[in-house]
Amino acid sequence: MPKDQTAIHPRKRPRQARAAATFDAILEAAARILEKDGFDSVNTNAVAELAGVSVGSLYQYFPTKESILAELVRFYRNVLKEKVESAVAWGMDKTLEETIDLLLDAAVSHQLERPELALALEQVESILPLDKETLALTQTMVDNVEMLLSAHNVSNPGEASRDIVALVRGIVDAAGLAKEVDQAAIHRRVRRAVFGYLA
Amino acid sequence: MPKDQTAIHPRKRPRQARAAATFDAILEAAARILEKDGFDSVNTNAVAELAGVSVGSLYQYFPTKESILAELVRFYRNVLKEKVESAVAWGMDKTLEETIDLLLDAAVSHQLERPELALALEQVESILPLDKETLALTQTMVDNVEMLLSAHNVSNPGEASRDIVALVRGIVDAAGLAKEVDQAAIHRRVRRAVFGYLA
Amino acid sequence: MPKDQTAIHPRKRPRQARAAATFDAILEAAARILEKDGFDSVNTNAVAELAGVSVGSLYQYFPTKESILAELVRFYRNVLKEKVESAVAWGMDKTLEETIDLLLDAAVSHQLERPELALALEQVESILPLDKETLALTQTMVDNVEMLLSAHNVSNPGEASRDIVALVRGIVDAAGLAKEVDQAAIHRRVRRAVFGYLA
Amino acid sequence: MPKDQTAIHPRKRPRQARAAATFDAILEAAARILEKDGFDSVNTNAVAELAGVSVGSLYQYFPTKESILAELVRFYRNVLKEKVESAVAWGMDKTLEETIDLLLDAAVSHQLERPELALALEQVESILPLDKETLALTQTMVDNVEMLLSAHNVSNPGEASRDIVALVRGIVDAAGLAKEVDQAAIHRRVRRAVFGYLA
DNA sequence: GATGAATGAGTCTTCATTCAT
DNA sequence: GATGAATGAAGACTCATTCAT
Repeated sequence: MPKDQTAIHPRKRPRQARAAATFDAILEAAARILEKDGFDSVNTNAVAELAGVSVGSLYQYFPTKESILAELVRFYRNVLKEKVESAVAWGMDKTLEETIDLLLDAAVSHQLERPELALALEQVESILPLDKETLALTQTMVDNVEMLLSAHNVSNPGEASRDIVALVRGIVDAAGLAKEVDQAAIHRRVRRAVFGYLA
Repeated sequence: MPKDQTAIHPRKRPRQARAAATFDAILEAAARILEKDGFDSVNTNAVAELAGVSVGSLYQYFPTKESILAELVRFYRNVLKEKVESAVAWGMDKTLEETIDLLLDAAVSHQLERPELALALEQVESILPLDKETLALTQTMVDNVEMLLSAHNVSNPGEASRDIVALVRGIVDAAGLAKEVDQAAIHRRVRRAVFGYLA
Repeated sequence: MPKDQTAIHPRKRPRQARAAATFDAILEAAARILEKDGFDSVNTNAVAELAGVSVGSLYQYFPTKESILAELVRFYRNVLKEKVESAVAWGMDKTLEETIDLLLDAAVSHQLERPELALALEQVESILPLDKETLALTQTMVDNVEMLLSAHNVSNPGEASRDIVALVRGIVDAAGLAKEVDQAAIHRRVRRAVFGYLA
Repeated sequence: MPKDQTAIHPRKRPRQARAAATFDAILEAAARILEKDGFDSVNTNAVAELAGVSVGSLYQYFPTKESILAELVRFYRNVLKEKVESAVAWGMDKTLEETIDLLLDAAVSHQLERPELALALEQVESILPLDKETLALTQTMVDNVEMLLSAHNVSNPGEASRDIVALVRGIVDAAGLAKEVDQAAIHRRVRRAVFGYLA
């Protein structure tokens, strides 16, 4: 439910090694607090302390609390985006089934790596006033699936891609929430839903 | 991401008409703020003002801020739970297809009635330290679906019911988020996913 | 050097006696700190403490630190404005000399009552982004002098009134700064400057 | 409203050309920020950046933020002081009127050169804990005027010089504040006030 | 019971100053 | 000497909750 224009971008990208370490430490600290205690517990003092830096340093890199969380969203979305893009690129001359399996691997492993964090970041996305670029990362994934479906002559690929992304997310989120860890099992079930939908 | 033991229940259920009106006004005010401005904007002073009562009165009914939101979750969960239960009861001697259509009607119309609120309440559920009873409401829905699937000899009904509830939620949430309003269209797509899964 | 749009008005005017006492206590505390330690020492915690109220209470009445100081400016400007207006009104059928003496009495006694405060408030005026109404209070005084000069056929009353107000302020400020306390002496010297200018 | 004993002097006067350039760049940067955004916006990081040096270098020359502003005050005061002194020296064998005109030229042009800066520096003077030497610069000007008045047998030259300096400042400040730029016009009006006073 | 004034712990953020490289 | 990353004390402001009237 974005509303106003809080600064949402890092103040500066680190150039030197030391600075990069500080930058990363801050992001990782925020991620840890987010997955352990939830959105409301992410406060700049706690993040700085866990990162082992002073608040002052935190504010050298991030102009607002929100910008830290937004950067975290960007970072994790980007990781997934790249997996999805390379899967779709790789799959251009493969069967639809093979490519979808690769995509589902990406989605499931991405969610299961740090399930609490993945869940919490979805919350953050809906709370923060994210900018176009960041929201575009999410859209990119839908777009890639649409490209894939089109290439394989699936009818109404726009609607189908949106629904598939949504249902996969639904099942994978629920699995993460239920603290399931068996990726193969989850994969099998998501697979059933996706291919059922497409059948 | 529940953490500590904040009071999560109303201080007392209203007995008299006037008290009930106040109680409801507070819940509705919280709902309005939640759907309009999001979780972070729900604060007791704002809720009391919008409800047209003093903070003092608000605290007569609700011991903590969390108890207001928790009660809101309970209320909306309950509405859905009752629709689901009656659908399943009614469907005991109908075809699986007919009953599932009824369930999906319930789910879709529930979400689309106040889509912003439905979405926000899901956030609240994941932020608040809800108690067993409240969480049980969610479980009840899964249980009902499982009963239904069992009654129709679907294999592995436990897993299937969880997945179906999850994928329906995934698609319906995404539709709400995308501000779609055509319930019939959404129903058709969710239907495709569910029956595809079951096929 | 006003720049942006900080809130500059009280959140609410007190209605009850207790509230009025709090409101006044806050203004007086701000005034005391201002005259004793200067603009930079006026901070909301210090003001609240000296006023004997909590920061929370302070913020019930004043939305920003600036709004406290702005209200203080308004209050003191208003006092002077009223003295000036009544002097000019009273003087409509008197000689110019008599009326100017009355005005100078007002100006000198106003400045000498709390000289440090008067000086500090002039600083505040130049630092704060005051609104039109507040700035109009200052203008009112020039306007009144202009009316007076016009009524007595002084040539170029607009320029003269501005210059007279400015030179009076210059001398009276300097006297306050030099911790002079003999109002009669100051009056005599300001008188000499004003009548010299008009001669 | 001086309070404590912050270091108020440069760490060292620059001896080499490059150091002098840095020193001046810092002062000029502070002046620019002061006149553009006001006292509260003068912070050491901003000054260093605008001056094109690192904070570290800034602190090589100035031990505290205050010392920068104090030096700025000293610098501009000194410029005026020298004009005043040479005017008075030159005027020793001229008429009072001629000399005063020269003094007023100095005062008016000094103020109108960078009016925002002149005004801001007056604020700084009243905020900063300036030391005796610096305050003495102001006194020097009064003293010079007193010498002049004495030399021309004006009665009570001490009081008169203080009043004249004060009323000139009052009118000239007001003109600067009103963004007037016609130096001749201002000169004419100040002249009227001064000679009126002396008449 | 109802009111709303009062409380103060908790957060965000800035900026003068230091110091390792 | 110069650099700029790091520090942390200080200050503005919010909001859940209490309690005198």
